[in-house]
This record gives sequence, C-alpha cells and structure tokens, in this order.
Amino acid sequence: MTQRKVISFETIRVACKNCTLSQLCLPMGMSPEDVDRLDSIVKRSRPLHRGDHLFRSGERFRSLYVVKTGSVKTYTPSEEGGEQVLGFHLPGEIIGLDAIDQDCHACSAKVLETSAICEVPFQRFEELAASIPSLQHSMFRLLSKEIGHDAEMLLLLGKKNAEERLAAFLVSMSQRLSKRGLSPTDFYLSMSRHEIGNYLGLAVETVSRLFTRFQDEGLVKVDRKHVEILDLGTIESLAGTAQAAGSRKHSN
Amino acid sequence: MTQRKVISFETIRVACKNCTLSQLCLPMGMSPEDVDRLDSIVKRSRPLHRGDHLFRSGERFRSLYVVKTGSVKTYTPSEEGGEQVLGFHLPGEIIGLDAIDQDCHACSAKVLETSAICEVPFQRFEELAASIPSLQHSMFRLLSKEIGHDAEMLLLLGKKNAEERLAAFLVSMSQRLSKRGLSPTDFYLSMSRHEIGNYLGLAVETVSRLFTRFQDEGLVKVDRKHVEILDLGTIESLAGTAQAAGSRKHSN
DNA sequence: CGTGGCGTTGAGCCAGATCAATACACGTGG
DNA sequence: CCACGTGTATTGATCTGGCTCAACGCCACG
Repeated sequence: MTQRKVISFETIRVACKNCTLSQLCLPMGMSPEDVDRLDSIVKRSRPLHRGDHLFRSGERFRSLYVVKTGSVKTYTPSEEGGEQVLGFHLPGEIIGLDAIDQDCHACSAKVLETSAICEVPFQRFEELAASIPSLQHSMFRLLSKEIGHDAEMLLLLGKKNAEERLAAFLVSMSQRLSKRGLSPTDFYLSMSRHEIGNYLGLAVETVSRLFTRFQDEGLVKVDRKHVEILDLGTIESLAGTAQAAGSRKHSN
Repeated sequence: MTQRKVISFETIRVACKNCTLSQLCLPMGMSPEDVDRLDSIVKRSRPLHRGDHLFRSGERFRSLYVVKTGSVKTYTPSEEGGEQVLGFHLPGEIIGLDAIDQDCHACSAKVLETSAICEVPFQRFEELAASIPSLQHSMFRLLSKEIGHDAEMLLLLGKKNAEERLAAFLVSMSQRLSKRGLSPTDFYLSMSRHEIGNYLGLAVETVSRLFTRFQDEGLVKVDRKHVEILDLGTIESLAGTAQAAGSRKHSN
C-alpha cells in the first residue's frame, strides 16, 4: 500500500505538472528551471468525489484550481435554492479566476465526478509571475481568454435559440475533449440534463426534447449520459450564427 | 489656437493620469515614481466623436483603452449586419481586455458620444507590470473583475425576465456614474433603445414598453435619453433576484 | 416642409416555459 | 431475486412572456 501510494503520488505529480504547464506555460518557452519553480508551488492533488466542493461562494480566495482529470461545475447559488451554472470545467481548465478581484469567491465549485484537482496558491503564484515575464504574460492571456469565452456565452444567451444553444454546447464539449486527446465524437456527459439546461438558459424539458430531435435527425446518438456525435459538421453549422438552419434570424 | 492646444493637451494629460490611476493603481500604493512611469507610457488622448471606432473586430491588438470622458460600446459584429452588444463603457473603465489572448480584437469598439480616450500600449504596460508587483496585481484584479462582471451578465441573460433586466441595467448605470462623482439618479443615456435591447437580450419594443411602465409606476421619469430615477430602492429590488416583484421565479 | 431616423404603441403569434404524467435507472433492504 | 423508493429523463398538453409585424408620433436636419 505504501508502495502504491508513492507511485500514485508521483504519477499525479507528473500529470499535474503537465496540466499546469499546458495552460500556463503554453505560448512561450519558460526555462526548465522556471517550469520547476512553478510546479513546486502546486500544492496537493488528492482525488475528490462527486458532490465535493473545491470552494463555496463567500469563502476566502487563496488558490486557483486546475482540473487534472474529471470535471467540475461552477455556479452561483442564490437564496431560495436556485442557482445559475456558470460553467463546466474539463481537464486542463482553470477555476477560480473570478475570485482574484474580490479576494473572495463569488461562486461555488462542485465536483461532478471523481476528479483530480491541482491547487495553485495564488499569492505564491503572483510572486513567481512577477519574476518570470513569460509566466505573467501567460496569466494575462489566460484571464483574457476567459473574458473572450464569456463574451461567446453572452452571445449564446442573448441571441441564440434553443437549438443553437445545445448545438454550441455539444461543439464546445467536443472541441475541449479532443484538445485533451479524447474522442471528439464519443463521450460521457458528467452533468445532468438539469445542469445543462441551467447552463444554457433552457428548461430541462427543452434540452431533453432537443437531444431526442437531434437523434431523430441522425446528428447524434444519445443514451443517457453517453453521447456519440454522428454529424459534427451539421451540428457545428447549427451552433454558429447558423444560416443553414433554414430559420429566420432575430434582429435585436 | 496653438496656445489653446497646449492647454488642452496638459488638461487631458492630467485627467488621463487620474483615470489611469484610479483603475490600475487603485488598491495598493504604487510609489509616485512608478505612477509616473505608468503615466508616461499612456500614449495619446485625442477626442473622438460619435461613431468613431477605437478598433474593429479582426484588427491586431496593440493597446488597451481607458475611457476618460464620454462612453463607448463594444460589440461583436456578425455577418448579415447583426451584432451583439457586449457592453457600454463609462469613464474610468477599460476596453480591450478580451484581445490579449488572441493578440487580435474579437470585438469592435465604437464611441457613442464625443469622448476622450487614453491609449495604453500593452507591450510596454506588460514590461512595467513585470517590474512593479503591485501593478501586476492590479492588472490581475482588473481582469478578474471583468470576469466577475461577465458572470453577472450570464445570470441576467440566463435567468432574469425583461423587467429585471432593465432594472439591473438602470442600477448598473446609476452605480457606475455615481462612482465617478456624477448623479446616481439623473443622467443621460448615450446609447439608443435598440442598443439597450440588444445588450439586454430584449426587443426594442420591450425596452420601450418597460420604460413606459416604470414611468407609470413612478419609478423613473424618462424623456428620450434623459433618465431621472425616482425610486432607486424599488428598482434595485426589481433588479436582484427580486422577491419583491410579486412574480413567481423560474427554477431552471 | 419633406424626409429619415428614433421611439412608442397596438395586435397577434410562437418558441419555449410550465404543468403533469409516465418511464427508466439505480439503489437498498428484505 | 424481487419489491420498493428515489431521483432523473422523457414525452405530452397547455400557457404565456416577449418577439414580430405594422402603424403612427416626434424631433432633428437639410
């Protein structure tokens, strides 16, 4: 057992290094020493289970989190039990960026399935970023990328209809998974229909009906959480400001 | 004329310094020398007029822009002439943060009224940030704040009804203007009803009807672009996940 | 005093929400 | 192994908020 723990720890350590790397050191070369410095501040990576929270709304902000394996959803809980799902986070993606400003988490992060998460203490990270220009640049880019992604979501929620929203969701999942080396056309959704609907600003029933419709149209094969994309091209065209859909567009 | 130009330039220079300061050097003390260093890279600030573009979608990203006076809207133009308004930017607010990642603007920025804008060359800014830890921290916070703001908009577009959206819009304008020392209850909207509707994900007609309704209910007095807020408290309660509205809530 | 761009107002319609019932998967305990 | 319970997903029927279409009023400007 002890032996196994050590092996497991090293495995996680290396994988974590990789995932931190890929997001934060992506664009330009950081020296191997700098990469090690960055890696050395990444704290722990114990496996979390479905329902566990990385943090809750209102808690003090200390660290960013990087998903190594599994998936996490972030959401803003409102009194009366309602919530707005802000996003689903897949391996390689970073959580907690919105808390830097207030020094306090405005949203909660809940693990959707057994997941390994790296924790990056932010204060130490900032010190490092100040001494490694390329790391600072990567962080600026990362934050900026998040803003760009949010703008896409604003477009989705502000202008797209239900069909376009679900198509965009599928395309996004497909792209993000394939970026991690997983199949872009065959995957399991770790979130419920309810959570998908909440995220996309749709009722559960609408999501369910659309999955059925897409399946009837031969675009996907859906079995519960298992999704096979059969016609990615068509789904992509539906997701965009799809002119192919044959439906007239809003003008507002 | 020459004389006047010089005076005008100095006036702008000082005001610009102030506005750059307030957003970027807010939280912690930067030394006066560092403030001057920051100020010295702020390039130009010629007055722009209604309809002028700060930048257009697709252009190379070089600088961030800070609104000194006036207002700017950012939007993503889509083919077919449609657009999604991403935001309205008032004095003290920063534009262009989403372009850092791609090194290329994904949205366009158009001036809504005669405005003075500071330009901050990003590359120089980054160099400065790397040597002034508190500036780096401020920039991280600024980017993070933008992400937090976007999350609020996602909530608005995903869950709120038309009434809540317009109320939230009015509250936001009120707060942001008063933060700049302007009246929180009496102001002019520089954007058209169409642009408000686009931003809030509503049809122009809905916006118009709601203004009328709010006026009938004694919450505001509206005359064209001139808005007087008569009952800010009630509007605030409508804007939140308003339980006071007497209307049942969505659950998705 | 047109002419054209907003803004407002009215009437009708529809996408998607809501309500309601059933179906299915996955326990858990007997 | 089955009976039962609980939570989630699907499907159908109905309702409605806000969109669409259309007409008109009001400035502002040439």
